[in-house]
Amino acid sequence: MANGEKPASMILFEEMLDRIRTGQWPVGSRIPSERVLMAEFGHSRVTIREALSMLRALGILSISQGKASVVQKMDAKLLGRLFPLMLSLEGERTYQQIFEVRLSIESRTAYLAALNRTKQDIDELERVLAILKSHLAQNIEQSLESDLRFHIRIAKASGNPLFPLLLEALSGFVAYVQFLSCKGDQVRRERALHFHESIVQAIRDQDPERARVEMESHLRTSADRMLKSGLLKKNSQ
Amino acid sequence: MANGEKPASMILFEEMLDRIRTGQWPVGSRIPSERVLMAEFGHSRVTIREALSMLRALGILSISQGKASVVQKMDAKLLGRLFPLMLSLEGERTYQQIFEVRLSIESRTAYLAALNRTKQDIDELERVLAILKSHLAQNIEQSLESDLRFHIRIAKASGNPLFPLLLEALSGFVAYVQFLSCKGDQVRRERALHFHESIVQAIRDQDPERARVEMESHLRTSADRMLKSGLLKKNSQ
DNA sequence: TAGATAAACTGGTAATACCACTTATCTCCT
DNA sequence: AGGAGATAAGTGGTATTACCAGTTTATCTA
Repeated sequence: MANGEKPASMILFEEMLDRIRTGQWPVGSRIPSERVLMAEFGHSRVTIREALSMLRALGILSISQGKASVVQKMDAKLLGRLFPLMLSLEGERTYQQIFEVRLSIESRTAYLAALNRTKQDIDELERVLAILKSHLAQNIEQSLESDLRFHIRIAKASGNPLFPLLLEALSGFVAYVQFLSCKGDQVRRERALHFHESIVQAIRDQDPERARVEMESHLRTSADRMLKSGLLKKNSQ
Repeated sequence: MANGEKPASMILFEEMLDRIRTGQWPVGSRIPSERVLMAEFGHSRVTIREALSMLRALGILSISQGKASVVQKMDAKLLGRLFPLMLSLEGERTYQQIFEVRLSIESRTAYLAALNRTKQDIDELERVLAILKSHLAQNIEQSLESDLRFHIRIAKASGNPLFPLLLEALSGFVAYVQFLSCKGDQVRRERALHFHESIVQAIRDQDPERARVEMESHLRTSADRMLKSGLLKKNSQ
């Protein structure tokens, strides 16, 4: 016989999650202390703490000793952490696989961005582009981070919040590979910058088809470099 | 001053996760009892249980009273549960958003499936198609489930395991919407079936471009029906 | 009034006991 | 000897108590 009874800690977990969802516990606010929750929910402290641990595992709750626990913004960074974590449990992902997904998504984000971009989007993209340029000769980590921000900013300009979310989730994989592709090679980074500028130009001109083509060229060029480097089969995580 | 010290429960959580990752605790196996883990890790039962609760929250561990806890396969179904859960915390998702993501992904899976499909893929697709046909006049839930399976099977045929994973993750959203789109309208389901057959045919013929076009037509047609139904703005979750 | 001190919070861990449920074992009856 | 039921052992679930370790707040002192 299946045991349908859910443990109290599970119920509390869902109930607390619901409080966060409904705004009863707003993002950024400090939730009541464990002693208070004990009385409120009518359960012992261990049960309360187990429920809180679950929320913590999902990154929804920030808990640290001495301080009150605060509700975290459920942004894409969390997804970016959990996504690779989960995928790592069923086989390794290759760069080829990541690339294909990025291509399918980003060719679309570029297209939609050109269609839906606002003046504010353009300004933002220019800004990120400037940062990208300034980081060209600097350290690699910053340069890669800026590059990722650039692509995510385009996804944001698409008007569909799911796209930047997905990209951020995938970024848990791409980081290392991007690092390899740009490592110590300033010429490559300059070439990538040129592509970035072309993409922004197409988005500014509201030319979806050109934006798509430029984005695909950019990604394909990066992928080809990986191939030549013989690092294609390298696992990304 | 930031408190860099991680609580023991957190450390144990990561350590247990690592044991699962490395295969020390294989998927499907039963992990030691809490009393044993107490001795092994040298911590009290509450600490052990808090770590276990975190694994449970992620769906990695199946825990039920009386029975030993077993390591769960970290498949896409879990992602499908967690994904919408997380997204639900930052604004609602509309059908339009889901549709755009599906279009970007599935136009690519159809294309790749036509390129990389094996004979076994074709057989499987035929089988799913037959099931789909047999469910045409039957209850809606089964029909929708089969439809989802069909699309995921195509993604699988692409050869890139990330695609079916993403689709399954998105399915947490589409279910309700698909339900609406097909609800009580057998004519629509028959038309969808026709599209499905065309897609399979293109994949069988190894005609990537045609497969892509057919898939896009299929999805766009479904989306248009949603528009006409006035349900476009309806939240999917 | 400013700084140091102390009290009152917060979460983290441990130990113990008991309950609820499942599984394995044993015993007894046929 | 074999099967069915009772029994015992093992599992997770919860509660209680106590104390530790940080943080914040209030208080007192210089």
